[in-house]
Amino acid sequence: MAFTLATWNINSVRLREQLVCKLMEAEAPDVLCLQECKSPVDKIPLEAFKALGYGHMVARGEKGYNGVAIFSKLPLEEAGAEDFAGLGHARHIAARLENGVTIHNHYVPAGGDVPDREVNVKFGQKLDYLTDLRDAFHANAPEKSILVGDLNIAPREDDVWSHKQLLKVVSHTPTEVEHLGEAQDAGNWVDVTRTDIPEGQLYSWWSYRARDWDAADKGRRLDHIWATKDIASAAHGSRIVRDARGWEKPSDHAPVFATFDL
DNA sequence: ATGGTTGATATTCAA
Repeated sequence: MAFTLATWNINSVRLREQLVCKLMEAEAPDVLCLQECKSPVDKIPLEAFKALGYGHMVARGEKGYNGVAIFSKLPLEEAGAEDFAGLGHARHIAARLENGVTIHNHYVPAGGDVPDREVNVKFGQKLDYLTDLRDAFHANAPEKSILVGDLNIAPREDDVWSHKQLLKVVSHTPTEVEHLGEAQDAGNWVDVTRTDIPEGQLYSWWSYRARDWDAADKGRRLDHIWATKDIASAAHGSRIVRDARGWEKPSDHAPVFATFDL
């Protein structure tokens, strides 16, 4: 059984309902994981997605902030939602497909502006989220699992437009990269996107503040697809649908795709 | 060094 999975920070699922539909129609992933839905679960616009064949949903939401959802053409059952770092935010939801694969959808805290937990509580919360993830993987080794989401960290030098200029910018600091790496190692996770596309600059986010995001191309790869080692070799066809960043009233993130032959 | 934009909600905060 092969299935295609996508992850997209949608930055308001209610405002961008039509863009979600456009991606569902144009690219037709079997499973679509969204972050920053910014909506209570009961206000997520389901009907249009159902009409396009996405009859299954699991989600966590809150009013105005955060929020994660998984829409699927394939049957899935909820497999838990955890409150990493104890923030009381809707930042994680898990679902299990009928083939036994578990999908974890994360929205890691952005971390504020100053990369110092002594003066910026949000940065500390981001590091704590990743430490909690690491400890959870040490306590309970994941198997047959996929982890996706807006991890708000671009780990590699070629995941940002300028490694040197971003070393002190939240999302690319050595401290964050180290924390992310520890979580990745603790769960035996493979970076599917970079295994598929090992060379070259690769971005999934471009700031709204650029005059011309496409021409400036000052992007970062904040959105990730990981898989545990036991299924990682089944992954192929990774890609980032950059076009979506140029759609009318876009999210500042582009969706990331991978296909699994399982 | 600074400011730039967007969304939800409220006239500010978070990203």
